[in-house]
Amino acid sequence: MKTKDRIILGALTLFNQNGERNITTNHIAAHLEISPGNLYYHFGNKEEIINGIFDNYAQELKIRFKPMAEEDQSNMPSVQIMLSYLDSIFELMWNYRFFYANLPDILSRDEKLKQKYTQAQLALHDNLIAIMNNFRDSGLIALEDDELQALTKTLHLVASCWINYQTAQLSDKEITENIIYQGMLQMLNVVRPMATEQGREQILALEAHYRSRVAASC
Amino acid sequence: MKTKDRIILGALTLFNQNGERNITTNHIAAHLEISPGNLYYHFGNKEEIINGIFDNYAQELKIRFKPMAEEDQSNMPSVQIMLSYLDSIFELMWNYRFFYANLPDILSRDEKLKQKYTQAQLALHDNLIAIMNNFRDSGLIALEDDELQALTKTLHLVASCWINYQTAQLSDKEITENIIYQGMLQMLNVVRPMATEQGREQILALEAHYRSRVAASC
Amino acid sequence: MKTKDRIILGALTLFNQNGERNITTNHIAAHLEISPGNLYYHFGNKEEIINGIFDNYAQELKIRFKPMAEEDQSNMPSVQIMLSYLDSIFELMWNYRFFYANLPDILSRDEKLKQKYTQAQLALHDNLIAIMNNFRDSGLIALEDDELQALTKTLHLVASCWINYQTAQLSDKEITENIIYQGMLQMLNVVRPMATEQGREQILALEAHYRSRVAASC
Amino acid sequence: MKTKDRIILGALTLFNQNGERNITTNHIAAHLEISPGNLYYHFGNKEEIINGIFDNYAQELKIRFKPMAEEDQSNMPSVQIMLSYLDSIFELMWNYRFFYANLPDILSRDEKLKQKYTQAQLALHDNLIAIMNNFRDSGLIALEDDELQALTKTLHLVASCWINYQTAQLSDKEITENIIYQGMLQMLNVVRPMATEQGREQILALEAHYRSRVAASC
DNA sequence: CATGAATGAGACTTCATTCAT
DNA sequence: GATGAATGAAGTCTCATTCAT
Repeated sequence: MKTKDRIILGALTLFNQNGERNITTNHIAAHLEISPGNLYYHFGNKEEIINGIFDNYAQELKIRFKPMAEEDQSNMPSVQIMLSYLDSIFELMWNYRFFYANLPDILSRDEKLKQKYTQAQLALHDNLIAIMNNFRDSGLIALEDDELQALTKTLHLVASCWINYQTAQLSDKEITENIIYQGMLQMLNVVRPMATEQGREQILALEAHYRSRVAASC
Repeated sequence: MKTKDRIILGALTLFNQNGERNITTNHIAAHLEISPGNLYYHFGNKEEIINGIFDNYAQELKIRFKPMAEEDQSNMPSVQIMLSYLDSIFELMWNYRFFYANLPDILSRDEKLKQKYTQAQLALHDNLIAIMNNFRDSGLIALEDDELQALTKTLHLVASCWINYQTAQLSDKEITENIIYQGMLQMLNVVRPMATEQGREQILALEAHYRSRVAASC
Repeated sequence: MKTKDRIILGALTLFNQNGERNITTNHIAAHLEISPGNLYYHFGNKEEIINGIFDNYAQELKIRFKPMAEEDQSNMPSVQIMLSYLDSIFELMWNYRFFYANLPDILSRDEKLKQKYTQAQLALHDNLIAIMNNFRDSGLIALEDDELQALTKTLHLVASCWINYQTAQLSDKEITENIIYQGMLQMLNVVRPMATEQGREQILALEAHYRSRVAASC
Repeated sequence: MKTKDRIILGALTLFNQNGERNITTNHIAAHLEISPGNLYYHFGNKEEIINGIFDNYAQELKIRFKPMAEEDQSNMPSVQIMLSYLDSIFELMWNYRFFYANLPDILSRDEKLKQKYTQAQLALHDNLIAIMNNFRDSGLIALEDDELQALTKTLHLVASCWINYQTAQLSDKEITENIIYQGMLQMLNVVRPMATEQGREQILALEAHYRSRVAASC
């Protein structure tokens, strides 16, 4: 792996573990066993490293939250589709959790990054709307257009904030993958009131699935 | 006003404006036109100032989210009660927004504060549940016990994270009181699917109220 | 007791326990439960407090190391006289140990104090010579004038430095009154080679006395 | 010379001249014309610099106070051997005088250093005993085992404390190499009563040597 | 590409001392 | 005599960043 990529991955690891504020560029270099000078050869400053991490994140976001092509959908039960989206959401949230933990700070320092972030969020929003439309078209949920907009926004917010929200409530030891399954259950709770009869069955199946995973990891 | 209180208020103002990370103890002292020594006469370190701010916040939280006594309730239409709670939520969120913007960072640095925070959240949670129970008893919403728990959690999360969530989406200029009215509308959206017919009417009334305020402030 | 004296005694206690460097004027005031302003009403600065302590010390030094009048001497066996001097030396050293622990520092900061110190030492030196002369005249020790000068100087040095010397060698717990008895034994060791037969007997008696005390305190 | 070593030497110089307490890390950096950041690149804190100085001192102590191998001894008159030890003692004391001037303070702040110091003193003590045994075996001094122990301790104490003791007695101008020759004379005074006839002659020769040096430097 | 010593602004904090009451 | 809030210079240390090799 190239040094530039190693820096991005090493920084991400340390940021997630210790918070961006507590990790200096020297920490990153030491962690990778390279010199600070070398780090600054690849990145002009700390901000650029964060930008590099964000670019990876945006790339993953783009790939994962593309509404499926029709032919693919028909090959897959709706519940599977929802499952894969939920998994994606929380996997990303977990892998880049340092970012959400300091979002206002990080974005306020870097106008360029803020613009990239906003753009990514707009694209994501469109994709989420399309995805929810698919679910409605499949008869899993039933609601008006403006209700669908609102639901999507709530879901996006729950997904974006879940780890932060839980981190604050729990002790350090409890912050594990477990809170991710609980986040998924919470999202299903948000959707359930809008579900059709058919949708409700599938949601209950998913709930059972995640509940067993929570139990298993205890 | 006593210097100690001036420090707490001045620090809160600066933290909200610029982020806690970007405000040094010297900034606070200069802002209040006192010497750094004087600041440290009243607070042993920066952490203690943050603790002082938090104590104010917890105090307000306690007072505002107490379920109303029955006699008070009967004198007030339910919609007014809900209005006052919504106002409280977002006023607090706005007044102490620096805190939520850096929650993981701030709590991870100070175990004592983390415990105070957790305790305050537990008390808040109990009060929120009691308040929602009142709404159910008043026939505004209809749902099972476990659904009520889930709804309360979603509402708490939306309230806690709204400003963060929006801050990230919007440009600096747009972060004004306006986003608060949008947050209230978003919370009403979360509640609406659970509303009874009677409840729905009242929610629509509130929505109209906030929508007019948003329009007015543009 | 007057506040001024309480300050001197309180400062002495804290200095001995923690070292002068680690005790601020605020510590002293807090220890005595008075205000810093009050402390500075009685003493213009920290240096003056140290001067006050020194004056007490010099006063005690003067009283204790006066050669006895002839009539008093004849009423007291020589061994008793030596015992009382040895006790005095180490009691002073112990009570003002902070002072000797930082002698160069303290004196270099305050020319006035340095002069007082030098003067006190000169007076002490004369008294010690006189005392040793008495012992020689009593037939306890036998030596030439220049040897007597050298012996006195060695004894003075051992007494002055003993606590410092031992403090450095031992762990904190071991620094107790015990090291004082050991210091007395060391001084007797210095004198013994010069003792007459009669003197040697008395020295052995004193050694036995201190050795039993060391044993007792273990 | 490497920067790390320059820092150690520069700090030692300044500490000896002004006392460790009065020399800040900024003073050291300014003295060497390097930035404070550079100083902290090489040493994590002021304590580590003091540790570095001590390590140099301990190293010299170890080398200089090794009892001579028999073959070396036979090639050298005893008086020369004693002369070289005395020179070593006072050269070290002089070169590291700041350390002894603040021993209790410095050691109480740094447990690790205290342990290193104690260990060095134990090794030194063993070497001193061996050296004194050699002198006894060479017929320079005559005494019992326990007397030899006591004598060694007195000599160690005189050597350790001499500069402190004299510093306090004299004005700043008088604190020069001169007091070192006086210290050597004082140590000879301590040994003389135990000397054999042969030893006494050699001691007198040494005394004459140092006395002429004292005279010369006035 | 890579090293690692070096920079310097500035963060947090301490503490002897002052002064209005 | 006494209070206690206030001062401000200065000390220790950090860290993003640079640059000669």
